[in-house]
Amino acid sequence: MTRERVAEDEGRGMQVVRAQQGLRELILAGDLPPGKRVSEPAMVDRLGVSRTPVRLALERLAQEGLVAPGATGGFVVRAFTAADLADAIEVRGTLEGLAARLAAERRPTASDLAPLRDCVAALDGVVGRPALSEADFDAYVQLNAFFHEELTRLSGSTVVARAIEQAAAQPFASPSAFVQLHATEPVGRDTLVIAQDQHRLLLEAIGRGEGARAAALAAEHARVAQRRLRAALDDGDRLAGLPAGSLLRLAAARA
Amino acid sequence: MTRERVAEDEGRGMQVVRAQQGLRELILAGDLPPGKRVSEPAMVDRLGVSRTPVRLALERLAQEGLVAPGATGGFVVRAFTAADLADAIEVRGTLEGLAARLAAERRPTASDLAPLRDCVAALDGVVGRPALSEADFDAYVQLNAFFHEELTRLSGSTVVARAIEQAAAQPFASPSAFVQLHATEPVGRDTLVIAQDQHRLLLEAIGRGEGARAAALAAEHARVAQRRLRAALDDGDRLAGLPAGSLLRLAAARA
DNA sequence: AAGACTCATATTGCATGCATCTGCGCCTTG
DNA sequence: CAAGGCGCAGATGCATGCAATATGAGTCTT
Repeated sequence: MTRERVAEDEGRGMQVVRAQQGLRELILAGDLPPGKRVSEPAMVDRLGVSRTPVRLALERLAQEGLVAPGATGGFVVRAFTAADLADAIEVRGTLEGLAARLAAERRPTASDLAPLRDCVAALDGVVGRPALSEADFDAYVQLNAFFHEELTRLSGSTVVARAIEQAAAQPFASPSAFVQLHATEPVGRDTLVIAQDQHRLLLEAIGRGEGARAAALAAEHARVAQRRLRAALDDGDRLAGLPAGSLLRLAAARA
Repeated sequence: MTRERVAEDEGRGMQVVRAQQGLRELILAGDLPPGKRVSEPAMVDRLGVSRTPVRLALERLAQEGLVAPGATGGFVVRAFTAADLADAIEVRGTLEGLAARLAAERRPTASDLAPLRDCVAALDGVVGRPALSEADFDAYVQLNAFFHEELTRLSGSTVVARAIEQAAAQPFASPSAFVQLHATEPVGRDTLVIAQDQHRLLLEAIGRGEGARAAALAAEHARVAQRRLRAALDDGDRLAGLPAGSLLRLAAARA
């Protein structure tokens, strides 16, 4: 049936991955509004894969939190309140705090910290410029992602890494979820300057074995994202710029 | 084929749930040793359900962490080091610390705290006895589970609740994973006395709005499980008493 | 006119068929 | 006798068939 493959596809779980990515895009783009049941046959038509991969992808997206099993069967697109987003960020920050503490307590050597040091230096190069282009913001996102990966790695625990990965997979909870917002606002550079200062302090605290300080810094670092979320909610128009703004069930902002 | 159902089964995802529970039992009982590929046809024979639910159950168990996707496809039973178990407990403790802090910061009213107060009182009734029967330990496990559920609920965040749920689903990371061990050792009651004292202090801290103290207490409370884990590892025989002792890849105890 | 019931349709969950690929054993050969 | 290649059995991933059930429209009743 679906044999009209233009290019040769490779890998085992290719259909499932394709379905998963396609569904994610459809949901985040708002094509499937929150609360709506995700019809499997409709997705078969849309995505060009059969029901089996679609179902498997839905199962994974449910684990990810984008959809939830419906009462009568199937899956429905989940809605998120502002409090949900804030909590997801707080969870990530808390777990990154744990990772930072563990990293500090392991007393890493200078060479252990080399990748992180290089990353911070590279970030300095980006943030240090007086005015940031869009390419600069992209570079920041890349380096920022690497910083957080490396922080996770330094914890020395795959279990903690898994937990952080799952927390960061929640919508809007990724370390770079709001960076793109900075690019469109005047004080965007200042936010990056603050965040970068935290990167540096975090590196310092880990290098000195200051576990509690590292944990506090990592948690506070995540709250930069909290602030950006708040700002975006106060200025509702900005939400349109986010990939998944339509998933937000507004009017439920928590104090 | 598999139509020889003795009793009528009900519910939609019944076959998947059955496969999931059956697989979990097989793995935790050591019937499927770590590193072994889980053959789907073999599970079809063992569990009496077709490959579709088996595959879905494997997907869920992979999310749970009991199995991992193999390099060439399929799933393999995961092995756990002592460090993995300790880290999983630490992750749960950290997240419960977050929940406790959020609960305290919400300044719950006395009636909000009523279920937790009642639970602590009931636990007093169990732990207060001079000698504990096996039924007492069972009662403790029940009440302890309720305490942790209620703590999670008091955080007021479904997102945090989800994160804790996932953390506690890791093997050995559940709040009651090691309680049964206490029953078989002389100082078992003392451990429960200590844990119960922490329950009481946690309730007090939350009631007073002392967020940081509540977080620290919850984290330290989880470390009771860490201690029991260490003790069990030092006395290897005790591992046989655990449901999933065979999953442990020993000789990898971290300092 | 509003609400409840009924029936046709669509969808879900499970089972199974099919092509491809991995892994293993056997045979051949140097 | 050892090493390498070949072939086969089994397993995986995807597609699809089938029965049970929810959904929604249309109709009938009050």
